[in-house]
Amino acid sequence: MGEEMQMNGYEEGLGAGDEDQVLKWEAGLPNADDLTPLSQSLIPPELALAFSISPDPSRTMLDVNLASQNTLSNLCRQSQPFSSNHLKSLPSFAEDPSHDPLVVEGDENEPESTTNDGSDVRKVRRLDGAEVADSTMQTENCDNNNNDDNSARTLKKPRLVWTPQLHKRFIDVVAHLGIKNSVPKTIMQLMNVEGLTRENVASHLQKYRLYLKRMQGLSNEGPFSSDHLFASTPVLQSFHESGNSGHMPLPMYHRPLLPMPVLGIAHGHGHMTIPVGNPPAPATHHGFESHPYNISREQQQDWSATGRTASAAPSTMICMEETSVPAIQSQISLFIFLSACK
DNA sequence: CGCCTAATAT
DNA sequence: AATATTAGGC
Repeated sequence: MGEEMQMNGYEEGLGAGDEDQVLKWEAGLPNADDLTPLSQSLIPPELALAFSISPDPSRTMLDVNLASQNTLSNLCRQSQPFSSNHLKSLPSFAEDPSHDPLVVEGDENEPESTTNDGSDVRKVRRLDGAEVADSTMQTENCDNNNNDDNSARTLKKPRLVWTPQLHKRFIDVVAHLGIKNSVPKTIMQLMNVEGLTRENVASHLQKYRLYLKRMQGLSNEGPFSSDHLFASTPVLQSFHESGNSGHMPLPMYHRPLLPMPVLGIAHGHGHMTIPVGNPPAPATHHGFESHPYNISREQQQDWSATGRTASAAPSTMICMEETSVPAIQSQISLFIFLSACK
């Protein structure tokens, strides 16, 4: 190890040797199966919010992914300056002028993040440009990368890409809140993703609702109700009789299994979109562990050990304790969905 | 006002 | 199709 790290002559030009290196490199990469399980979530959103746990610049695999992505798709231009990840913790506006305008200028969502003491609720979010820019604006960038460097201040933020990870987080939060209590602002806060704006969430939520609606329609009129499993959960009713005002604040949607596409993490056309946003901040506690976006499978397994000494119980159970039932359902739904996708 | 949602635009 | 932006209504 270490030998490959020093591929320097690289910029000299592309040669046969490079190809080999690339292949080798690729071989060493985890395959889709390994990458997929990038889940985290569970519990923390609420706690995080409650405790004002703020996001911190933790990043790891994400950057790796990002970097690899850049490497791969970067044939037509220089790589993104994702080195700027560090500054994410500042609300400021001009940390990184290069592609920062997105800062939160247009985002006044949190005017009151305020200045109380100046050190807590930094919902401060901003997307990393790089994250989104890459997969979404790629084409454009390639074509004309000349107009953006000078008009930096008027730059528009790149479109948010709802990566499977992001979507999962979204789903988890919605599950916690219950579809009924899920409104953009709240979701956004619980998701706790830097750079995510209320508008982003609102838009996605709208889409998600449409999706649910479709689902609902289908499940009702479909040949036969195939998912009693979920239907039997305490969830359904809330959906059905919305009249039940103010009772269990934990309503929830019932199985979102169909293709709200975003979940198609799997391998598709070797396209691999894992740009993920900036992970929220977890803040690992003793008994609890919040998982940032970037946890790998190993880490995931870890938690059962970490979260508590009970080793056998399903992670879900452990985390849930009494935190929220919906969370489990969310997990299950996701699982089912993923299975179904195959 | 701020936020939410539906409609519309890109 | 996926997101963003706008328009209206609380």
